[in-house]
Amino acid sequence: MTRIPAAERRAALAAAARTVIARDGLAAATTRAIVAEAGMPLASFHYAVSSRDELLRDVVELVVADEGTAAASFLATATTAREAIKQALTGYLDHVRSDPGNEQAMFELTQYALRTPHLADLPAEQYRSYHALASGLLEAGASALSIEWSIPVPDLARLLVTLTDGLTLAWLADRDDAAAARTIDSASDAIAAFAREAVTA
Amino acid sequence: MTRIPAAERRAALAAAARTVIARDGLAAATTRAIVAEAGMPLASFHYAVSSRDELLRDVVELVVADEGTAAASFLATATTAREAIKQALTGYLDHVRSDPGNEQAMFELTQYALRTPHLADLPAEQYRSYHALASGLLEAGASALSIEWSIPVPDLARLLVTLTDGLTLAWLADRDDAAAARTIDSASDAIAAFAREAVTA
DNA sequence: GTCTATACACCGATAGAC
DNA sequence: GTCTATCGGTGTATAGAC
Repeated sequence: MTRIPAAERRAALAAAARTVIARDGLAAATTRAIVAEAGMPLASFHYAVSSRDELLRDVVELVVADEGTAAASFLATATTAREAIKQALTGYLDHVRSDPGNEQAMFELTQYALRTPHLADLPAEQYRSYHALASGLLEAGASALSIEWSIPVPDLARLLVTLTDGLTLAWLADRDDAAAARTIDSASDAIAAFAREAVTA
Repeated sequence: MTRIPAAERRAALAAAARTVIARDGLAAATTRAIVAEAGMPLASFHYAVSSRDELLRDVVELVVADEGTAAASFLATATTAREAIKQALTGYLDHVRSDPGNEQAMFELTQYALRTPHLADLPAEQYRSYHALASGLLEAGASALSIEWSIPVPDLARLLVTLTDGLTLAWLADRDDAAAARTIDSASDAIAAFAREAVTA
Protein backbone atom coordinates (compact mmCIF):
# COMPACT_ATOMS: atom_id res chain seq x y z
CA MET A 1 0.00 0.00 0.00
CA THR A 2 2.47 2.63 -1.08
CA ARG A 3 1.39 6.06 -2.25
CA ILE A 4 -2.31 5.69 -2.54
CA PRO A 5 -4.22 8.97 -2.31
CA ALA A 6 -6.36 9.44 0.79
CA ALA A 7 -9.54 9.79 -1.23
CA GLU A 8 -8.92 6.43 -2.85
CA ARG A 9 -8.32 4.75 0.51
CA ARG A 10 -11.44 6.34 1.80
CA ALA A 11 -13.46 4.82 -1.04
CA ALA A 12 -11.80 1.43 -0.54
CA LEU A 13 -12.66 1.53 3.16
CA ALA A 14 -16.27 2.42 2.43
CA ALA A 15 -16.53 -0.49 0.00
CA ALA A 16 -14.92 -2.85 2.51
CA ALA A 17 -17.26 -1.63 5.25
CA ARG A 18 -20.23 -2.26 2.99
CA THR A 19 -19.03 -5.82 2.38
CA VAL A 20 -18.52 -6.51 6.09
CA ILE A 21 -21.89 -5.02 7.06
CA ALA A 22 -23.73 -7.02 4.38
CA ARG A 23 -22.00 -10.22 5.43
CA ASP A 24 -21.77 -9.92 9.23
CA GLY A 25 -24.01 -7.03 10.25
CA LEU A 26 -23.37 -3.47 11.36
CA ALA A 27 -22.37 -4.43 14.89
CA ALA A 28 -19.55 -6.58 13.48
CA ALA A 29 -18.25 -3.78 11.27
CA THR A 30 -15.53 -2.61 13.65
CA THR A 31 -12.59 -0.55 12.43
CA ARG A 32 -10.45 -3.69 12.71
CA ALA A 33 -12.84 -5.82 10.65
CA ILE A 34 -13.09 -3.11 8.01
CA VAL A 35 -9.34 -2.64 7.53
CA ALA A 36 -8.88 -6.42 7.51
CA GLU A 37 -11.44 -6.66 4.70
CA ALA A 38 -9.66 -3.87 2.83
CA GLY A 39 -6.22 -5.42 3.42
CA MET A 40 -4.93 -2.34 5.18
CA PRO A 41 -3.19 -1.80 8.50
CA LEU A 42 -5.36 -0.41 11.28
CA ALA A 43 -3.70 2.99 11.35
CA SER A 44 -4.72 3.63 7.75
CA PHE A 45 -8.27 3.92 8.98
CA HIS A 46 -7.92 7.19 10.84
CA TYR A 47 -5.43 8.38 8.29
CA ALA A 48 -8.11 8.26 5.59
CA VAL A 49 -11.18 9.07 7.66
CA SER A 50 -11.68 10.99 10.88
CA SER A 51 -13.97 8.51 12.64
CA ARG A 52 -15.96 5.34 12.16
CA ASP A 53 -19.23 7.28 12.04
CA GLU A 54 -17.81 9.48 9.33
CA LEU A 55 -17.05 6.40 7.23
CA LEU A 56 -20.57 5.09 7.73
CA ARG A 57 -21.78 8.29 6.11
CA ASP A 58 -19.83 7.33 3.00
CA VAL A 59 -21.24 3.81 3.18
CA VAL A 60 -24.81 5.09 3.17
CA GLU A 61 -24.06 7.20 0.12
CA LEU A 62 -22.54 4.15 -1.55
CA VAL A 63 -25.50 1.94 -0.78
CA VAL A 64 -27.98 4.56 -1.98
CA ALA A 65 -26.06 5.08 -5.20
CA ASP A 66 -26.00 1.33 -5.87
CA GLU A 67 -29.70 1.08 -5.22
CA GLY A 68 -30.10 3.74 -7.88
CA THR A 69 -28.27 1.79 -10.55
CA ALA A 70 -30.12 -1.41 -9.63
CA ALA A 71 -33.49 0.31 -9.88
CA ALA A 72 -33.20 0.83 -13.62
CA SER A 73 -33.24 -2.93 -14.13
CA PHE A 74 -36.66 -3.19 -12.53
CA LEU A 75 -38.36 -1.37 -15.38
CA ALA A 76 -40.53 -4.04 -16.89
CA THR A 77 -41.80 -4.69 -20.38
CA ALA A 78 -45.48 -5.45 -20.10
CA THR A 79 -48.64 -4.23 -21.75
CA THR A 80 -50.77 -3.49 -18.68
CA ALA A 81 -49.92 -1.36 -15.68
CA ARG A 82 -50.73 -4.22 -13.33
CA GLU A 83 -48.36 -6.62 -15.09
CA ALA A 84 -45.60 -4.03 -15.35
CA ILE A 85 -45.81 -3.29 -11.64
CA LYS A 86 -45.92 -6.94 -10.76
CA GLN A 87 -42.84 -7.63 -12.88
CA ALA A 88 -41.00 -4.72 -11.32
CA LEU A 89 -41.82 -5.79 -7.76
CA THR A 90 -40.92 -9.38 -8.54
CA GLY A 91 -37.62 -8.23 -9.99
CA TYR A 92 -37.01 -6.16 -6.89
CA LEU A 93 -37.69 -9.08 -4.56
CA ASP A 94 -35.40 -11.31 -6.64
CA HIS A 95 -32.75 -8.66 -6.13
CA VAL A 96 -33.31 -8.80 -2.36
CA ARG A 97 -33.28 -12.59 -2.40
CA SER A 98 -30.02 -12.69 -4.32
CA ASP A 99 -28.25 -10.72 -1.59
CA PRO A 100 -30.36 -10.40 1.55
CA GLY A 101 -27.49 -9.20 3.70
CA ASN A 102 -27.01 -6.21 1.49
CA GLU A 103 -30.63 -5.18 1.81
CA GLN A 104 -30.59 -5.77 5.53
CA ALA A 105 -27.51 -3.57 5.77
CA MET A 106 -29.61 -0.69 4.46
CA PHE A 107 -32.10 -1.04 7.30
CA GLU A 108 -29.39 -1.43 9.93
CA LEU A 109 -27.64 1.69 8.70
CA THR A 110 -30.86 3.71 8.72
CA GLN A 111 -31.72 2.67 12.27
CA TYR A 112 -28.20 3.33 13.50
CA ALA A 113 -28.08 6.74 11.82
CA LEU A 114 -31.37 7.72 13.49
CA ARG A 115 -29.77 7.00 16.87
CA THR A 116 -26.50 8.79 16.16
CA PRO A 117 -26.69 12.60 16.50
CA HIS A 118 -23.90 13.12 14.01
CA LEU A 119 -25.70 11.02 11.38
CA ALA A 120 -29.31 11.83 12.22
CA ASP A 121 -29.75 13.83 9.03
CA LEU A 122 -28.89 10.87 6.80
CA PRO A 123 -32.14 8.87 6.83
CA ALA A 124 -34.23 11.78 5.56
CA GLU A 125 -31.77 12.27 2.71
CA GLN A 126 -31.75 8.53 2.05
CA TYR A 127 -35.53 8.38 1.73
CA ARG A 128 -35.61 11.53 -0.36
CA SER A 129 -33.38 9.59 -2.72
CA TYR A 130 -35.59 6.51 -2.73
CA HIS A 131 -38.70 8.58 -3.34
CA ALA A 132 -37.07 10.42 -6.22
CA LEU A 133 -35.97 7.10 -7.67
CA ALA A 134 -39.48 5.67 -7.40
CA SER A 135 -40.92 8.81 -8.97
CA GLY A 136 -38.60 8.38 -11.93
CA LEU A 137 -39.64 4.76 -12.40
CA LEU A 138 -43.33 5.65 -12.21
CA GLU A 139 -42.90 8.44 -14.77
CA ALA A 140 -40.99 6.17 -17.11
CA GLY A 141 -43.56 3.42 -16.74
CA ALA A 142 -46.45 5.75 -17.40
CA SER A 143 -44.78 7.08 -20.49
CA ALA A 144 -44.03 3.59 -21.83
CA LEU A 145 -47.61 2.39 -21.24
CA SER A 146 -49.35 5.58 -22.37
CA ILE A 147 -51.07 5.94 -19.05
CA GLU A 148 -51.16 8.57 -16.36
CA TRP A 149 -51.39 8.34 -12.59
CA SER A 150 -54.52 9.56 -10.88
CA ILE A 151 -52.68 10.94 -7.85
CA PRO A 152 -49.49 13.05 -7.81
CA VAL A 153 -46.45 10.97 -8.74
CA PRO A 154 -44.50 11.85 -5.56
CA ASP A 155 -47.40 10.54 -3.45
CA LEU A 156 -47.62 7.31 -5.42
CA ALA A 157 -43.84 7.01 -5.25
CA ARG A 158 -43.99 7.14 -1.47
CA LEU A 159 -46.61 4.39 -1.50
CA LEU A 160 -44.38 2.31 -3.76
CA VAL A 161 -41.39 2.70 -1.44
CA THR A 162 -43.66 1.91 1.51
CA LEU A 163 -44.62 -1.33 -0.19
CA THR A 164 -41.08 -2.36 -1.13
CA ASP A 165 -39.79 -1.63 2.37
CA GLY A 166 -42.59 -3.58 4.01
CA LEU A 167 -42.25 -6.41 1.52
CA THR A 168 -38.53 -6.65 2.22
CA LEU A 169 -38.84 -6.55 6.00
CA ALA A 170 -41.41 -9.33 6.10
CA TRP A 171 -39.47 -11.49 3.65
CA LEU A 172 -36.22 -11.00 5.58
CA ALA A 173 -38.06 -12.10 8.71
CA ASP A 174 -39.85 -15.21 7.47
CA ARG A 175 -38.32 -15.97 4.03
CA ASP A 176 -41.77 -17.00 2.84
CA ASP A 177 -41.46 -16.76 -0.95
CA ALA A 178 -45.01 -17.83 -1.67
CA ALA A 179 -46.53 -15.36 0.77
CA ALA A 180 -44.32 -12.58 -0.59
CA ALA A 181 -45.50 -13.40 -4.12
CA ARG A 182 -49.11 -13.08 -2.99
CA THR A 183 -48.33 -9.74 -1.36
CA ILE A 184 -46.77 -8.60 -4.62
CA ASP A 185 -49.96 -9.65 -6.38
CA SER A 186 -52.24 -7.59 -4.20
CA ALA A 187 -49.78 -4.69 -4.05
CA SER A 188 -49.74 -4.63 -7.86
CA ASP A 189 -53.53 -4.44 -7.91
CA ALA A 190 -53.36 -1.62 -5.41
CA ILE A 191 -50.92 0.48 -7.40
CA ALA A 192 -52.46 -0.30 -10.76
CA ALA A 193 -55.73 1.07 -9.43
CA PHE A 194 -54.12 4.52 -9.66
CA ALA A 195 -53.43 4.13 -13.39
CA ARG A 196 -55.75 5.48 -16.09
CA GLU A 197 -55.51 6.07 -19.82
CA ALA A 198 -53.57 9.15 -20.72
CA VAL A 199 -55.73 12.00 -21.99
CA THR A 200 -52.92 14.42 -22.80
CA ALA A 201 -50.42 13.66 -25.50
CA MET B 1 -33.59 -6.18 46.57
CA THR B 2 -33.97 -8.97 49.08
CA ARG B 3 -35.66 -12.23 48.24
CA ILE B 4 -37.11 -11.51 44.86
CA PRO B 5 -37.75 -14.62 42.76
CA ALA B 6 -35.54 -15.08 39.72
CA ALA B 7 -38.52 -15.06 37.35
CA GLU B 8 -39.60 -11.68 38.67
CA ARG B 9 -36.12 -10.23 38.27
CA ARG B 10 -36.03 -11.59 34.78
CA ALA B 11 -39.25 -9.80 33.91
CA ALA B 12 -38.01 -6.59 35.52
CA LEU B 13 -34.80 -6.80 33.49
CA ALA B 14 -36.72 -7.33 30.26
CA ALA B 15 -38.89 -4.30 31.00
CA ALA B 16 -35.83 -2.21 31.83
CA ALA B 17 -34.09 -3.36 28.66
CA ARG B 18 -37.13 -2.38 26.63
CA THR B 19 -37.04 1.10 28.18
CA VAL B 20 -33.33 1.55 27.49
CA ILE B 21 -33.62 0.30 23.91
CA ALA B 22 -36.58 2.57 23.17
CA ARG B 23 -34.79 5.58 24.65
CA ASP B 24 -31.17 5.06 23.61
CA GLY B 25 -31.15 2.32 20.99
CA LEU B 26 -30.16 -1.33 21.01
CA ALA B 27 -26.43 -0.66 20.87
CA ALA B 28 -26.70 1.33 24.11
CA ALA B 29 -28.57 -1.45 25.88
CA THR B 30 -25.53 -2.94 27.60
CA THR B 31 -25.87 -5.15 30.65
CA ARG B 32 -24.67 -2.23 32.75
CA ALA B 33 -27.25 0.17 31.33
CA ILE B 34 -30.03 -2.37 31.79
CA VAL B 35 -29.30 -3.13 35.45
CA ALA B 36 -28.90 0.60 36.14
CA GLU B 37 -32.36 1.18 34.66
CA ALA B 38 -33.76 -1.65 36.77
CA GLY B 39 -31.98 -0.43 39.90
CA MET B 40 -30.09 -3.68 40.36
CA PRO B 41 -26.44 -4.50 40.86
CA LEU B 42 -24.62 -5.85 37.82
CA ALA B 43 -24.27 -9.37 39.17
CA SER B 44 -28.03 -9.74 39.34
CA PHE B 45 -28.05 -9.80 35.58
CA HIS B 46 -26.41 -13.18 35.07
CA TYR B 47 -28.11 -14.45 38.17
CA ALA B 48 -31.51 -13.98 36.54
CA VAL B 49 -30.61 -14.61 32.92
CA SER B 50 -27.87 -16.63 31.24
CA SER B 51 -26.77 -14.04 28.69
CA ARG B 52 -27.66 -10.71 27.17
CA ASP B 53 -28.97 -12.39 24.02
CA GLU B 54 -31.23 -14.56 26.11
CA LEU B 55 -32.74 -11.46 27.72
CA LEU B 56 -33.32 -9.91 24.32
CA ARG B 57 -35.49 -12.91 23.51
CA ASP B 58 -37.71 -11.94 26.44
CA VAL B 59 -37.73 -8.34 25.28
CA VAL B 60 -38.99 -9.31 21.83
CA GLU B 61 -41.81 -11.31 23.40
CA LEU B 62 -42.65 -8.33 25.58
CA VAL B 63 -42.70 -5.91 22.66
CA VAL B 64 -44.84 -8.23 20.56
CA ALA B 65 -47.31 -8.74 23.40
CA ASP B 66 -47.61 -4.98 23.91
CA GLU B 67 -48.17 -4.45 20.21
CA GLY B 68 -51.03 -6.90 20.53
CA THR B 69 -52.81 -4.96 23.26
CA ALA B 70 -52.25 -1.67 21.43
CA ALA B 71 -53.72 -3.08 18.22
CA ALA B 72 -57.22 -3.40 19.66
CA SER B 73 -57.41 0.38 20.02
CA PHE B 74 -56.96 0.83 16.28
CA LEU B 75 -60.35 -0.67 15.51
CA ALA B 76 -62.26 2.26 14.08
CA THR B 77 -65.88 3.23 14.09
CA ALA B 78 -66.74 4.26 10.55
CA THR B 79 -69.41 3.40 8.05
CA THR B 80 -67.28 2.65 5.00
CA ALA B 81 -64.34 0.29 4.71
CA ARG B 82 -62.17 3.05 3.34
CA GLU B 83 -62.85 5.35 6.27
CA ALA B 84 -62.44 2.56 8.82
CA ILE B 85 -59.05 1.62 7.36
CA LYS B 86 -57.97 5.23 7.17
CA GLN B 87 -58.91 5.79 10.81
CA ALA B 88 -57.11 2.64 11.87
CA LEU B 89 -53.92 3.56 10.00
CA THR B 90 -54.07 7.12 11.30
CA GLY B 91 -54.47 5.78 14.82
CA TYR B 92 -51.52 3.50 14.28
CA LEU B 93 -49.31 6.31 13.03
CA ASP B 94 -50.33 8.46 15.99
CA HIS B 95 -49.22 5.60 18.18
CA VAL B 96 -45.85 5.54 16.44
CA ARG B 97 -45.57 9.32 16.67
CA SER B 98 -46.31 9.27 20.39
CA ASP B 99 -43.33 6.99 21.06
CA PRO B 100 -41.08 6.66 18.03
CA GLY B 101 -38.23 5.09 19.97
CA ASN B 102 -40.41 2.22 20.97
CA GLU B 103 -41.36 1.49 17.39
CA GLN B 104 -37.78 1.84 16.24
CA ALA B 105 -36.75 -0.61 18.94
CA MET B 106 -38.87 -3.23 17.22
CA PHE B 107 -36.96 -2.83 13.97
CA GLU B 108 -33.59 -2.81 15.68
CA LEU B 109 -34.44 -6.00 17.57
CA THR B 110 -35.61 -7.74 14.40
CA GLN B 111 -32.46 -6.84 12.48
CA TYR B 112 -30.22 -7.85 15.35
CA ALA B 113 -32.02 -11.16 15.82
CA LEU B 114 -31.59 -11.96 12.12
CA ARG B 115 -27.83 -11.57 12.56
CA THR B 116 -27.59 -13.58 15.76
CA PRO B 117 -27.64 -17.37 15.24
CA HIS B 118 -29.13 -17.98 18.66
CA LEU B 119 -32.03 -15.60 17.94
CA ALA B 120 -32.45 -16.16 14.22
CA ASP B 121 -35.77 -17.93 14.73
CA LEU B 122 -37.37 -14.95 16.46
CA PRO B 123 -38.21 -12.68 13.49
CA ALA B 124 -40.34 -15.34 11.79
CA GLU B 125 -42.27 -15.85 15.00
CA GLN B 126 -42.58 -12.09 15.44
CA TYR B 127 -44.10 -11.61 12.01
CA ARG B 128 -46.34 -14.63 12.41
CA SER B 129 -47.70 -12.75 15.41
CA TYR B 130 -48.17 -9.49 13.53
CA HIS B 131 -49.91 -11.26 10.67
CA ALA B 132 -52.27 -13.06 13.03
CA LEU B 133 -53.01 -9.76 14.75
CA ALA B 134 -53.76 -8.06 11.43
CA SER B 135 -55.97 -10.97 10.40
CA GLY B 136 -57.98 -10.57 13.58
CA LEU B 137 -58.46 -6.87 12.97
CA LEU B 138 -59.55 -7.45 9.38
CA GLU B 139 -62.05 -10.10 10.46
CA ALA B 140 -63.45 -7.87 13.16
CA GLY B 141 -63.69 -4.93 10.78
CA ALA B 142 -65.45 -6.99 8.13
CA SER B 143 -67.93 -8.24 10.65
CA ALA B 144 -68.66 -4.76 12.00
CA LEU B 145 -69.16 -3.31 8.51
CA SER B 146 -71.04 -6.28 7.05
CA ILE B 147 -68.50 -6.68 4.29
CA GLU B 148 -66.21 -9.46 3.20
CA TRP B 149 -62.72 -9.44 1.76
CA SER B 150 -62.22 -10.50 -1.83
CA ILE B 151 -58.88 -12.20 -1.17
CA PRO B 152 -57.98 -14.56 1.69
CA VAL B 153 -57.71 -12.68 4.98
CA PRO B 154 -54.14 -13.90 5.72
CA ASP B 155 -53.00 -12.50 2.39
CA LEU B 156 -54.65 -9.15 3.00
CA ALA B 157 -53.24 -9.16 6.54
CA ARG B 158 -49.74 -9.50 5.14
CA LEU B 159 -50.39 -6.55 2.84
CA LEU B 160 -51.63 -4.53 5.81
CA VAL B 161 -48.51 -5.30 7.85
CA THR B 162 -46.40 -4.50 4.78
CA LEU B 163 -48.04 -1.10 4.62
CA THR B 164 -47.70 -0.31 8.33
CA ASP B 165 -44.04 -1.34 8.35
CA GLY B 166 -43.25 0.73 5.29
CA LEU B 167 -45.24 3.66 6.59
CA THR B 168 -43.38 3.55 9.89
CA LEU B 169 -39.92 3.27 8.34
CA ALA B 170 -40.42 6.24 6.06
CA TRP B 171 -41.92 8.38 8.81
CA LEU B 172 -39.10 7.51 11.21
CA ALA B 173 -36.65 8.57 8.52
CA ASP B 174 -38.16 11.87 7.40
CA ARG B 175 -40.84 12.71 10.03
CA ASP B 176 -42.99 14.08 7.22
CA ASP B 177 -46.48 14.05 8.75
CA ALA B 178 -48.23 15.45 5.70
CA ALA B 179 -46.62 12.96 3.32
CA ALA B 180 -47.42 10.10 5.69
CA ALA B 181 -51.05 11.22 5.79
CA ARG B 182 -51.16 11.14 1.99
CA THR B 183 -49.65 7.65 2.00
CA ILE B 184 -52.33 6.57 4.46
CA ASP B 185 -54.92 7.99 2.09
CA SER B 186 -53.76 5.99 -0.89
CA ALA B 187 -53.07 2.91 1.22
CA SER B 188 -56.65 3.05 2.50
CA ASP B 189 -57.94 3.17 -1.06
CA ALA B 190 -55.74 0.21 -1.88
CA ILE B 191 -57.02 -1.98 0.94
CA ALA B 192 -60.63 -0.86 0.65
CA ALA B 193 -60.54 -2.05 -2.96
CA PHE B 194 -60.51 -5.59 -1.55
CA ALA B 195 -63.78 -5.04 0.34
CA ARG B 196 -67.17 -6.02 -1.04
CA GLU B 197 -70.67 -6.42 0.37
CA ALA B 198 -71.15 -9.59 2.31
CA VAL B 199 -73.26 -12.16 0.52
CA THR B 200 -73.33 -14.76 3.29
CA ALA B 201 -74.97 -14.03 6.59
C1' DG C 1 -28.74 -15.54 47.91
C1' DT C 2 -26.80 -11.18 47.07
C1' DC C 3 -23.50 -7.88 46.00
C1' DT C 4 -18.48 -5.87 45.42
C1' DA C 5 -14.63 -6.29 42.99
C1' DT C 6 -12.40 -7.88 39.12
C1' DA C 7 -11.00 -10.78 34.95
C1' DC C 8 -10.31 -10.70 30.27
C1' DA C 9 -11.49 -9.48 25.43
C1' DC C 10 -12.14 -5.99 22.31
C1' DC C 11 -13.46 -1.36 21.14
C1' DG C 12 -12.01 3.42 18.71
C1' DA C 13 -8.28 6.11 18.41
C1' DT C 14 -3.23 7.59 18.42
C1' DA C 15 1.93 8.08 19.60
C1' DG C 16 6.00 7.32 17.85
C1' DA C 17 9.37 4.18 15.23
C1' DC C 18 10.65 3.69 10.54
C1' DG D 1 3.73 8.84 4.63
C1' DT D 2 3.13 4.46 6.55
C1' DC D 3 2.83 1.06 9.88
C1' DT D 4 3.64 -1.35 14.69
C1' DA D 5 2.63 -1.07 19.18
C1' DT D 6 -0.14 0.61 22.64
C1' DC D 7 -3.47 3.68 25.36
C1' DG D 8 -7.69 4.45 27.88
C1' DG D 9 -12.21 2.96 28.07
C1' DT D 10 -16.02 -0.22 28.05
C1' DG D 11 -18.10 -4.63 26.99
C1' DT D 12 -19.91 -9.38 28.98
C1' DA D 13 -19.33 -12.38 32.39
C1' DT D 14 -17.73 -14.29 37.07
C1' DA D 15 -15.03 -15.24 41.48
C1' DG D 16 -15.34 -14.72 45.95
C1' DA D 17 -16.63 -11.81 50.22
C1' DC D 18 -20.69 -11.32 53.00
